[in-house]
Amino acid sequence: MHVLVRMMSSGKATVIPTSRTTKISDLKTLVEKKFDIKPENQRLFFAGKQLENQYSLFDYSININDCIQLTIMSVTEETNIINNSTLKVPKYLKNKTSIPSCVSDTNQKTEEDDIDDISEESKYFKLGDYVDIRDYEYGVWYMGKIVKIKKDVSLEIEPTSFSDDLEDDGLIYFVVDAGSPTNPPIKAKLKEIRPYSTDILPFDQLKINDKVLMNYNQELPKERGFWYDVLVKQIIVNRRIREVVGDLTIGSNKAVLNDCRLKFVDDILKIKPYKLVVERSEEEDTIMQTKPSMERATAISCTRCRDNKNKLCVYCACSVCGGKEDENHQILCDECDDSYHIGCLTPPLTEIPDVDYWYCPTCKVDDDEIVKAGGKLKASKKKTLASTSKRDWGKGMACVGRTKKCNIVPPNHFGPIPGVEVGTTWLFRVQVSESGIHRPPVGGIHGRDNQGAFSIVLSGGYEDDIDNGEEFMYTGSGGRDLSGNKRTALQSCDQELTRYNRALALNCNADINNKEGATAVDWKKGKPVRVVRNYKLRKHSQYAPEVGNRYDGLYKVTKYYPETGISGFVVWRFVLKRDDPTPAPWTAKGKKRIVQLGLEIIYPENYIPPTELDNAKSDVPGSKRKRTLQDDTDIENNKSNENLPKKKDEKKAKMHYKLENEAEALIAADSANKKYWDDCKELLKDGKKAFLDRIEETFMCICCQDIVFEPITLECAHNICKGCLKRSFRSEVYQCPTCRAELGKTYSMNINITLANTLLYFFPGYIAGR
DNA sequence: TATACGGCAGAA
DNA sequence: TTCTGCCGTATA
Repeated sequence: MHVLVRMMSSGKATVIPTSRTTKISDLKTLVEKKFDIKPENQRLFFAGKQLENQYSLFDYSININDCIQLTIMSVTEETNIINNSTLKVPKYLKNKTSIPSCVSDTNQKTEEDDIDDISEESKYFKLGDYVDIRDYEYGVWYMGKIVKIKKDVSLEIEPTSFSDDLEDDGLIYFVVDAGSPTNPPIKAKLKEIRPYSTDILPFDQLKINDKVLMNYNQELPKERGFWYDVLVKQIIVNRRIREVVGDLTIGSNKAVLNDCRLKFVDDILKIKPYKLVVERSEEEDTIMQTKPSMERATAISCTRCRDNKNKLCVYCACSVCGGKEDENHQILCDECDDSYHIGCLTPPLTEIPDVDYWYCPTCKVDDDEIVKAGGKLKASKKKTLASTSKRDWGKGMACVGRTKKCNIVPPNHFGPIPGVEVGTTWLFRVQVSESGIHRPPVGGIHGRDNQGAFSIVLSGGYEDDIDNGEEFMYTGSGGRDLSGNKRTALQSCDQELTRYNRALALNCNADINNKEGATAVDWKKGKPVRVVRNYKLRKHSQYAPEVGNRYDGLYKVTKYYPETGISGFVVWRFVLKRDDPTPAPWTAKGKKRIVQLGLEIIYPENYIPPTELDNAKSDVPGSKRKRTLQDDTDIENNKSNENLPKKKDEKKAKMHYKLENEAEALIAADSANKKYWDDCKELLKDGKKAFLDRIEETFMCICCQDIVFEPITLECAHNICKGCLKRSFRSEVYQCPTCRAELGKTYSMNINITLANTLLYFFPGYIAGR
């Protein structure tokens, strides 16, 4: 299995081979090899959760090709970590009290509390000085005020010398965040504080190799962010842009983010040098002791109210009343981070509840069980956690789920799948399932015992099967003891004409007979079965493909009957005969056709062949080639990777698809979604498949991740399933789940019938099972 | 819920 | 090299 890891700052993504049991800590080691970022400096996110070392990919339900977001954080050296538990996230990163972090340590007696304030021993700072303090985790500088200075008892050894020109003075500075002075102070060492920078360095005076303080947003480089130390490497000035390219120091351990493009060139601040207290002039002393009148602008935390304190805002303040007052009585949801006044909840709470995690009405699913996990994973019901197996499973394709679903036809569709050619070959069964040709990931017959069989796979599992290509004998399923979660076993009892066997029998143009079987009256009038041959059938048949699973076209059941098999137990035999206008893949005509169509074996997206995997793992000299960072698929830029087999589309000539009149009319009728449809139509030139793919993508419900069912087109132009919107309303959230536009309690949910009809036209299968 | 012709690692 | 047993997944 493989996942994608995407660096948030650059957007660069890379494929990383994993197994489902891969621990996050091991994943970080793999990420280190690709991105050259130390594991302790990595922060990985998936589905809004930060991934923690002790869990596995499986625990987070991370599946094949899922994209994990990576950001860089920095951690101080061991010697510099004073007391992890006392380090607080500064106000600009989290400005409200969440339950876990509200457990203040102010009551904790620490060793330092027994030591007297010895502020006079500091050479550079006094109590009450306003300083720049560097955030422990992010390397961001922000305004603080010194409230206490004590001797550092955690270091009995000689004061350490730092790489800077500054020596540690063996003191601990207690600094409060000037933005929220009531929070407990943060402990910092000398090198983590310095005089507060206010002096602007004009852009035209900036020189290469200057060390300055600049504003940068790691996640959104075009937006305003936070203040970092920058080493200027390049100054870009032309008619259109003024920009600085520089290296950002992003953590206390001096981790560097290279070559960032910094856009806020009017906000370049000089780094103020340290100055001995005894050398301070009176004026300088006043400046140090007075709160700077202007705070440096940092990232807007709310784009809705633009951080206007006087504006009610349900996005960044209380989600019910929008009020920003009374922060101490606001509570944050540990899933979605939305904020609520405890008094605004229904029913209201009188105090912050004493629980480890709290979930808002939207995220809370029922009283006994929180289904969505918060920052940390909750105890999972997944079997593996209870299982004692130490086996490394889930590396391959056997345990991955589908990433796509065929919506072109319903699951109980007889006959060909539009767009899938006879001779199409997929490497794995799960891909065959995704294509709609044969849906079960395991299992040879797909059918319903009251309708018939839609497809079968011949994969050599039953020794007495005979395959003559145009005609073959197929053995029914069952009669095997699969207890203990086995997938196959020897025949251990008689088969019966039930379930899938009965389904297949129904395809035969004859009355069903579960005693003696039956022979078709007119075999061509039977229901068609899609037939897939698997490479494992090669043991007994020359018609099997060399690798993977090949779609061979439609067959019909000519007769079926019970028989005592090699095992001595009764098995049901089915004789199937090909009835498909397309020539079979093994015939000369068929082969020619496959070449003409440019059909090549289809690999899963981003699939890394096992041989490549070995090379990547060992990087042995002499192995074909080493996988390096440069080799990796730059998914964002869609560069092709020479390691991967070429996709069939690349060879196949693109065919313009012309909309049928009916489709044209349906699309035109859905005026509410005109913009979306116009966008989809752009892809007509790339063929039907590209066009349909875009429609699926465009009209996917953000809640259930499927094509919108009973779609409601909201005023904000987003589409959502009626059922999904109702669910949201039941949780008392009356907003568009995509953009959070307020809908109001009394919103009338009108299904966009024209959209529903249009989608049904293109995807007749999409409502099946809804 | 029971059932299934997968694909893998580790044992034989 | 072949055999055994294991896991999640999709379906009825």
